[in-house]
Amino acid sequence: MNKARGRPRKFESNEALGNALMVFWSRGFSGTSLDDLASAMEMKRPSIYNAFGDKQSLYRAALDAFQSKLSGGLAALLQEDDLKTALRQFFNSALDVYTTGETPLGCFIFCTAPAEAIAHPDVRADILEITTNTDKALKRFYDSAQKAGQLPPATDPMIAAQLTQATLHSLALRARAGQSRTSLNKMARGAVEMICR
Amino acid sequence: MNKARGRPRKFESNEALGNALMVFWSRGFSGTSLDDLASAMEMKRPSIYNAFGDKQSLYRAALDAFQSKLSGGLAALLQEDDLKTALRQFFNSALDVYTTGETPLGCFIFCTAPAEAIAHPDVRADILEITTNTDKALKRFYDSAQKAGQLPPATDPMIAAQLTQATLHSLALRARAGQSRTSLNKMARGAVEMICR
DNA sequence: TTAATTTTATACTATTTCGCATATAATGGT
DNA sequence: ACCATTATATGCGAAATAGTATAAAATTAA
Repeated sequence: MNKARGRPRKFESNEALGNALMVFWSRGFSGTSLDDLASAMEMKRPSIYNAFGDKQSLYRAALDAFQSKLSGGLAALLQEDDLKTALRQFFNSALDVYTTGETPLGCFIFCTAPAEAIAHPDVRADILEITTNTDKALKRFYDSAQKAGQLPPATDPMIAAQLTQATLHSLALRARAGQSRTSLNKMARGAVEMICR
Repeated sequence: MNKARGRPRKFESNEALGNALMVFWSRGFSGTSLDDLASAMEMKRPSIYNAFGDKQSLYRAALDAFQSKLSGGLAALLQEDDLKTALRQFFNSALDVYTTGETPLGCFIFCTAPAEAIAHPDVRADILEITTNTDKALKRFYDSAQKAGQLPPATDPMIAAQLTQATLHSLALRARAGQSRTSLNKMARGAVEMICR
């Protein structure tokens, strides 16, 4: 691979995308202007277009980056051997993300993307894909837990997976609405008991 | 009460609010312009300001109207005597709302308001209040079901209530993402079994 | 008929918005 | 030194946006 030709970039791509993500996370897609983005990313608008395309493709790139960050945690979940411990850690690490900062922002994807889903079918498809993949990954997790005798045979692994993600959705919304971390912790632990019993 | 003075209104207030609600439901708060609203409500912008105040207060009035419509269904839920039947009806009537139209819009409140919650603290407070009230109403419902022997004594009614609303949140998001009504029905029925066992 | 009241309609303004056209700067290759 | 390449910076422009000022219309009260 040759060294890059032309004038070198002033910005680091992941860092700029991360800054864009923060603004979108707080204000949503329609609530964020390109000037907001430009100042947060420390880039001029034409540079943004050159590097990331238009506003919508930048937003979708941010969705993807956020999802990648979270699915790492889901992979870690598959390692832990005790079912309840694994689930508690899973919710806890999600809540760490959802409640950071002085004003908790909840989940970037499920708190900001649905509002755009009707006007932007691509975004709608993104949400559907993420939701479906998460269901599938959680189902595989419950399948193996059931084989290991940690989940009652009567429990439907797909329902358990969907209810687990439902809890995640609700924690995301509740965090953004301003519910306290302690009350969210309590709900998460209660959900684990309900699902695994 | 005297007859109204001055020039009579051309619009019916609830109908105009309902039309505004539909536009907000589809495009969200920031994604909706006053021109969008004016054409949907068949009113000129100054009339909208005169009747409903600015864009944000109109949006919050729409949130309130939607919530009122739904909490009627929740009250009906408290009537039915069989627990599982009541819950199935509850989710089913929610899904009727979430999946109407050629493109299902999910829940107006939980799919559009969270995106605005950070920039508009009043909206954030609205979401928090609605969520808290729903938790409380559902808890009262489970309390009495438990007294009637329909819910195991080991089950925490508050956790059951939160998980019920979590299911509702997830159904709302999934409907807007485009999941089929049949898959949503299946998830709802599975959730009922998990919560009530 | 006139005055008071309330709504509607037109038009205006100041600002924001997205996206791009053009020019300039900084690097590598030859 | 010069060219090709890629990025940045300035600034344009057409459209959309929120909100309002002002005038006209429709009604009731007197």
